[in-house]
Amino acid sequence: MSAEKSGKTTTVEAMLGLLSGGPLSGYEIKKRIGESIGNFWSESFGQIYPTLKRMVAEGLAKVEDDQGTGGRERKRYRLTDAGRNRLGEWLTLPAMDQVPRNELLLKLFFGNRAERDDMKKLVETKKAELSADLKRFEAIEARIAATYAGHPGLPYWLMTVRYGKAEAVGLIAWCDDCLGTFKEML
Amino acid sequence: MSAEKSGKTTTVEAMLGLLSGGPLSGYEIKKRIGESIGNFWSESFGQIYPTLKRMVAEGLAKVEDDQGTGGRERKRYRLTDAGRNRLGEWLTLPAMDQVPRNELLLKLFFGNRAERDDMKKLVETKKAELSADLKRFEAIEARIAATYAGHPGLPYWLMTVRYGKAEAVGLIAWCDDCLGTFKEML
DNA sequence: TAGCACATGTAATAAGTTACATGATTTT
DNA sequence: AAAATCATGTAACTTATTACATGTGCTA
Repeated sequence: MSAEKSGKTTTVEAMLGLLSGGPLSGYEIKKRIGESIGNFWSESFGQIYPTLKRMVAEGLAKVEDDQGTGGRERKRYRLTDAGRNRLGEWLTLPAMDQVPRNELLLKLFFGNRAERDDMKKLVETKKAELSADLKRFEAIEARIAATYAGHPGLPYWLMTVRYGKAEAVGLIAWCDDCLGTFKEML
Repeated sequence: MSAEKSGKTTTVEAMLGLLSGGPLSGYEIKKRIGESIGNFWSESFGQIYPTLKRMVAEGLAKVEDDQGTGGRERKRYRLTDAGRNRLGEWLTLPAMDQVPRNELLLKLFFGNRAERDDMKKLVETKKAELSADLKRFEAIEARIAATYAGHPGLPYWLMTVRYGKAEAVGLIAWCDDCLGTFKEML
């Protein structure tokens, strides 16, 4: 009924999702992101605090004043029913992915303007990063599978981790393919 | 020598790369992007025209006044030596990739707040998109391999296309894995 | 003559990061 | 006593998209 001026700010939805597990403060949201969705999502304090304020104004969350570990200031935000509904609606909407800018591919596309070995190094560096990522994802997978056995969220959390794994595996193969091409370019 | 206030604006570098193949107008740059790096890079007119102006101010390019197909206005920009050098330097610098926001994974991460079938549909849609992408990339690969046989840029252009293919293949496998998980979740 | 492709640019808006400003509490 | 962590928030800046404003020339 209220005039919605909302654009397509997924920041709200990300925070809605995080708050759906129980009330959190802005500071906790930031930390929680790093521990959970940090591999494919990020928010800065400059976004979090104003967004929290907006969410309260729109009736999606309410503040729960609360003292932290000591007498420290701490405002916890709890989802309202409106907030929970909004999350539910958003979840069923198709996910849109924008064309992400890929700087490595941009450089590679202009590769013939540079030294072959410099371009090769770019790919080698990428491969090393991907290998490290893969290892990290495998560790996360094993850890959460053990820690959250039986939890209804686990299958979904595993899917997100395995996405990272699948992407890394695919791109490591691509790196090897490129490295083969560089060998032929001698 | 001049005071460089430049941040990390890869927009300039993308345009430097495009101009390295010969002078282009702003309009042509936009079109060219769609025909070449459009699958992993994009620029809007709102970026292109002001950036072109900045590049001239920084001595990276110069204007070549020119009438277009008819008496239409058209300014073509040609790289200067400084521009070519700047491109060369940038190409050897390591590519940094930011954590891209992945809306599909964000939804999936909160999947247990929604209906299993809605989440399944999200993955099915993604798989369909990836399959279409894969087909498209294969067509591009075949086309450029035939069209630019022997061209020194070809190995690099193929690398960028094959990146898309490798990613799609990896993620299609991931989709199938997810679909298997959904079956088990019944 | 209407519509589309060509062509350039600006203004408004959106979305986000980084740096700044402030202060309490806990740990070393 | 210093440093790290907890905690909230704002201001300045950056980057990019979309809509607007304007006009030419070709084609159906």
